Amino acid sequence: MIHVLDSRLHDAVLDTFEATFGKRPSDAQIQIQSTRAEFEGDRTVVVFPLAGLAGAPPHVAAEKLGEALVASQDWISAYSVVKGFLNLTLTDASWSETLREALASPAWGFATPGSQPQVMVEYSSPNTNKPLHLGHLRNNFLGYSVSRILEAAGHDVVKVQIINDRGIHICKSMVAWQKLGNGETPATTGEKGDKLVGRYYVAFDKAFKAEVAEGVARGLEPKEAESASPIMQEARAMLQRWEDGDTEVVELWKTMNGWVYDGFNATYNDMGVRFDKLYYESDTYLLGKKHVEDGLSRGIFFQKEDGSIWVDLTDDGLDEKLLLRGDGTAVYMTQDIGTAILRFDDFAGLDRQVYTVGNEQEYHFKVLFLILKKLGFAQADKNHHLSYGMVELPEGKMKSREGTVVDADDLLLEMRTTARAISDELGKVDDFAEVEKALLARQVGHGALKYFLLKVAPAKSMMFDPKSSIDFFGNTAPFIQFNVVRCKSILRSAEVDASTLTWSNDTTLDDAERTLAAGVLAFPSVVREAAATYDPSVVANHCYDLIKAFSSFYQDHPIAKEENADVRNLRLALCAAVSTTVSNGMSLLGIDMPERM
RNA sequence: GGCUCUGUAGCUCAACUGGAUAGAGCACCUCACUACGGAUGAGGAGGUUUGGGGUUCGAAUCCCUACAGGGUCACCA
Repeated sequence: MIHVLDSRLHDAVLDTFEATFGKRPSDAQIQIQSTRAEFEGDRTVVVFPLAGLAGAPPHVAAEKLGEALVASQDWISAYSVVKGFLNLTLTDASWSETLREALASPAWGFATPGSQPQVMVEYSSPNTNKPLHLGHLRNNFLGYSVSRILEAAGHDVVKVQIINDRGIHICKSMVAWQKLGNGETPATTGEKGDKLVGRYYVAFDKAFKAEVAEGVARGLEPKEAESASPIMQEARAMLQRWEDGDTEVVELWKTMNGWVYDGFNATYNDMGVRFDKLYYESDTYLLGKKHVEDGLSRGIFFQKEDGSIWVDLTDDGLDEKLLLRGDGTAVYMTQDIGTAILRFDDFAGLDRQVYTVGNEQEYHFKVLFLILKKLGFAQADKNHHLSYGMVELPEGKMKSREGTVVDADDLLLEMRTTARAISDELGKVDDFAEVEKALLARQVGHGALKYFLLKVAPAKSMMFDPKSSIDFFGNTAPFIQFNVVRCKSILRSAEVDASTLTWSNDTTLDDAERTLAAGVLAFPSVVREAAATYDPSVVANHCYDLIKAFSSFYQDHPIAKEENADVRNLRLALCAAVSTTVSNGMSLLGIDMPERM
C-alpha cells in the first residue's frame, strides 16, 4: 500500500536520483514499501529496478542514493543498505507533524464528498420466493461496504437493487396460497411475510412433485407428466392472467409481494443496509423487449422460425444467446438489458455501474456487457460485475432440500444472543439499561458476522462452519471493538481533547510508536486501494493490523500514566488517532464501535 | 469437453500486485500480569506455497504443463 508520506518520498527519490545519476527514472521504477521489522528504518526504496539506469550494482547505487537523500532532505535522518534495499529512517519531527495532520481531521482517510464521479452499486436483489440466507448476507454486507468505501473515496454513490417480482415462480406461491392457505396472512399467523410466502413456494414444489410422480406411475414420460401437472397448469394460467392485467390476480400479486417486502425490509434493517432506489423487473422487462426488437430491426440480432430472438456471439468465443422467447415473453437477459440502459437514463451523471452478484453469473454478465456494446450503447464499457465466491458449509453447498440452508434472520439472532451471553458473563456493563445492552449485543454480534464475511477477499469462496460458529476473539470485530473501547476509555479518563494536544517536535518515537503512526498515515491510501479494487478486505485487514499493534503497544507503554508531558501527549495523540482511524475503517464495513463493552 | 475461478501451517485466512528469512487467528505447548479496561500480551512448535518445467538480479505471485476442487456453457431467475 502507498503511504501518505510516500508521495513526498517518491518525488524526493526521483529528484535526488536525477541529480545524482543524471537520469530520471519513470514513476513505475520507484518502489517504496514499509521496512520489515527486522531491519533498521521506516521506509524502504527498492533499488534493483534502478540499478541499470544508475549504471552501478544495486548496493552501490543504493549507497549513493541514500547518502544524497539524507544530505538533501531534512526529514530523512539516516539510511542503511541491505543488498539492493535502501532503508530510510524518518525524523521524529516528520512523524509528529503528520500525526497532527491526522488528528486535525475527524474524517481521516475520507476524500471530499462528491469529488469523484457518481457510481451506482447494485446488491442484494434476492428472489422473492425464498427467505434471505447466509449467501445473501455476504452479498448485502459486501455491496453495502463497497458503497461506503466508494463514498469514502469521494464518489457520489447510488445504492440500488433490482427486485425480481414477475414470472412463473411468483405465480407458484400464489397458486399454492390460494389452494392451501385458508386466507392466512402475516398478521394472522405472526410469521414474517417472506417466510410465509417462502413456505407456500415450497408447498407448491411438493404438490407439483407429487403430481409428476403420480403421472409417471400412470405411465407418462417425466416431461409429459410435468406439463400435465394440474397445479403447474394453474400456475401458467395465472401468469397469463397476470400479463393480461387481470385485476384479481394483480391484486393478489401485490398483496403477497407486499408481505415479502415487509419481511425483507425487516431483515435489511436488522443487517443495517439501505437502498436509495429500487428497480422492479415488472417495470423494466417491457423496456428490455423494446431494445431487443430494436436490435433485431437493426440487424444486430436474428430471429428463428419460431419467432424467438437471439444474438450470435460465436465471433466473440461465446455461444448464441436467447433474448426473447417465441411467444414474445421476456427472459432474464431481456430485463437486464432494459434495466442497465434505464439506469443510465435515470442518472445522467452516472460514470459507472457495479453489480454485486455471485460468481455463478459471470457468464451472464459477460454476455450482457457484450450485448450492450453491440447495441451501440454509449455506456457499455462502464459496467462492472463485482463477483464474489460462494459461502460454503463443511457439508458443501447449502441445499434447501437437505435443510442445510443457514437462514439470515436466525443467524443474526444467534450472533446477538452469543454476544449478549459473553457480555453478561464479563459483567462490565451491568449498569446498562436493557435497551443499551440490546444495542451492544447487536453491535458486537452483527459486527463479528460482518467482519467474518468481509475480511475475506470477495473473489474467494469461503468456508462457514455453523457448529463452531463465529469467533469473538482473535482476528475479529469484537477484538477490534474492545481495543477501540479501551482507547476511548483512556482518553475519557485522561480528560483531554485530542485535537488540542501539544508536544515537542523533538519527542522521540520508538519502534512501536512509529508502527502506530505509520498505520494511521497509511489509512487514506488503503481506502483508495479498497475503492479501486472493490475490496473491503484490505480495509478489514488494515484495521486489524493497526489495532493489534496498538494492543501490543499498550502492554508496555504507559499512556495517561506517563510522567513526561511531551511523551504523554504524543501517546494520547496516537491513541486518539488509532481510535479514529480504526473507527472510520470499521464504519466502511458497516460495523459500529461502542463506547463501552 | 470449452471457457472461467481457485489450490499457501492440522483448520480459517494474509502476503503492499515480481522484492528481503511466506505472516496472522483458531487449536496445541510454555511464560507474564490484581491491569491507564484481561474480550490481554510475549514466546514455542507447525511450510518443498498441489507436482514438474520455464522467464530473471529475485517467483506464492508471470508463462507452459500435469493434477485436484468450485462455477458456468437453460426458451430458470
